[in-house]
Amino acid sequence: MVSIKDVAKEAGVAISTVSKVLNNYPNVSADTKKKVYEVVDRLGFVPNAVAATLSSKKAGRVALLVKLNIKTQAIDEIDMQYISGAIRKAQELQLDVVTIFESMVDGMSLEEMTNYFASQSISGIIIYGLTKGDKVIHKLIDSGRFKIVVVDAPMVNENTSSVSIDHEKAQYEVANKTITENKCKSILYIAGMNDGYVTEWRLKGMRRLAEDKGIKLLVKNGEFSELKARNLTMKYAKNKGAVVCASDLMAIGAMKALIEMDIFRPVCGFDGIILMGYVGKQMNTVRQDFANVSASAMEELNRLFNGGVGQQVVLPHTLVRMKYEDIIC
Amino acid sequence: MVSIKDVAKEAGVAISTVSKVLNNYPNVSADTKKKVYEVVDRLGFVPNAVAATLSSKKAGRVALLVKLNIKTQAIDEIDMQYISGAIRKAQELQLDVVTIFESMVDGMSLEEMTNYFASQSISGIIIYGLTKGDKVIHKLIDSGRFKIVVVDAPMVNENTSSVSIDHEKAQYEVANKTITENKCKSILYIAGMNDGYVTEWRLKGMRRLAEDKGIKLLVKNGEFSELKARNLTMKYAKNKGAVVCASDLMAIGAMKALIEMDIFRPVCGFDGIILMGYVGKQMNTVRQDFANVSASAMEELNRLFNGGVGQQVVLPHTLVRMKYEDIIC
DNA sequence: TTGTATGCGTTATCAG
DNA sequence: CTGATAACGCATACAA
Repeated sequence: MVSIKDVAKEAGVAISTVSKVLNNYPNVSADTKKKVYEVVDRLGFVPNAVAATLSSKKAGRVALLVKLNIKTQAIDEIDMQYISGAIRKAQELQLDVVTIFESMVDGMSLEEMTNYFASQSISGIIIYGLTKGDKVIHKLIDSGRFKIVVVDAPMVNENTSSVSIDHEKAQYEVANKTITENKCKSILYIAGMNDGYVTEWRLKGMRRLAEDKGIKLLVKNGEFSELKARNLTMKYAKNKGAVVCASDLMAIGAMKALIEMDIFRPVCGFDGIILMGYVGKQMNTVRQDFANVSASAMEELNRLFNGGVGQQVVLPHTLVRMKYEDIIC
Repeated sequence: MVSIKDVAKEAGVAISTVSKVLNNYPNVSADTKKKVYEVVDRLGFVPNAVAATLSSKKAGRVALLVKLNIKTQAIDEIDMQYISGAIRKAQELQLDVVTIFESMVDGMSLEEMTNYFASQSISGIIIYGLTKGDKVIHKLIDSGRFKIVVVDAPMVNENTSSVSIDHEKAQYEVANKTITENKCKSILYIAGMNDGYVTEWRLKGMRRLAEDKGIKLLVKNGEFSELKARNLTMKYAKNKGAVVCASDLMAIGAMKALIEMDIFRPVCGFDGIILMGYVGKQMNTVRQDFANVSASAMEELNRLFNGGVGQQVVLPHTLVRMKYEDIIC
């Protein structure tokens, strides 16, 4: 392997000089800069990232903490986009990334988890899908030991930023569009998990809509389960004007139930997953660009690395109707 | 961070002794072993993986080379299972993993790619979905510079193993089951990409079936595209007894086309993706356990690391009918 | 069986 | 502006 030492020797300068050139240190003459770059090019030298993170005290390695939903595999689509969006941006920013599934750190104490991340030279973490029940992870955030960006959760402090779309507004809009188009007077709202932050925000949007428009709102907890949504629809949809779901998967479950019941009710979902296009009927939904959300999270983490202080980042969303013709290719 | 030095001091032994205990070296007294482990536990020490790979010359870091299909996002399901299966097993085997999307190394020369991997201290690579057109990657395999496991490709040499199900047999079986159940005399076979190894194997299975059963076989190239499969079905399915597709996605496209044409033909797919359950009609398909395939690949790579020589590993598959009731949850 | 010393490829701190 | 040199945390050949 061609190392920095080879480059130094070849260019006739010291190792430290090469390092300075490569890391854009201020005090290097244009002359030596050019000389070094020329050799770097010629030898095809690529700095060893492992050695760099070991040596450097400045941040670099990022962990993606993903909650892999083992049961509902259709949701993979979202995680995959999170991961690929983050990795792409990380490469652009020259950050090293490791993917960690939550099951790997499950049951660890705060200390164990801290050591686990530290042992991998991880200095920044992006957390996807945090729920209120994740006690240890909350402690990890509070500890301030790592720079952290949470996606779809409200934590913000010195070392922690939050990135997400405006769920409340999005839920309001998609439901409003749906009931307006269909002139509905009442809604069955199938919400997500109780301890999810997005659940709370989306529910708030629904309540605001109900108040604004003076319509009756029945809220049931579907736990993001397609089956639960199906059953709730069977039980409660009959005398409601529309079924609004807090996720696409639940919307699909609701839709299939309605078809079986042989009644029509407008249904809308949330997320804009591709799967929506396969179920045969069109639905309104909120489209989040997951890859972009994740890329923004990485950018935000990089900002924290560079001394920035935690903040809340709100990303745009769009309303769409998913249909088969749009997604086939 | 608690380091090996802290453990050594606390246990009253030398750093090297701690290292030996942790790495299961033979010549350590049971007494010091226990002493060290006790301290390790108490301090919650986790060895720094970065320092370890830098120091050690023996292999450790593994790259997952994933071809992310940007257009057909439903396929994410497969990649996600590949990734999670590999990462899980890697943790079990104490291997560090980095995920690399093919787009990141696209256009690199052999030398650049070698340097790229080397710069990350990568010594082993698992390659998913290699096609004949990936010239540089083929050279990388031939170079012998890295231990490599290819999933669904036939390369085997000193440092390279191959892992996959028996695609030929699987294709034979699923098609045979389908035509037997429906007493078909002719088949429209929609194959995959021309330069894919699996395409070749599956096609071979079909040809053998056609010969064995004396049925007419029309082969068309669907390029794993749902849309292509749809169009081919519209054009050629009418006077064929069945439509056999080399992927589930194409099977879905074919099925939707048939419904639009308002004719019935049995359709079968390949892969057993969850999406199959959502399209409304049941189909025969081959179920591969992608996570398991990937885990096996990781195991195989570990074997190569430990001095094993490359070999071909064939994993089992099953025939299934995917229906909505089975996948909803 | 245990400890010492050196190196892995960088970065960072000081002298010069 | 440039160059020695000491870390970073661990593995390992070698000495004791």
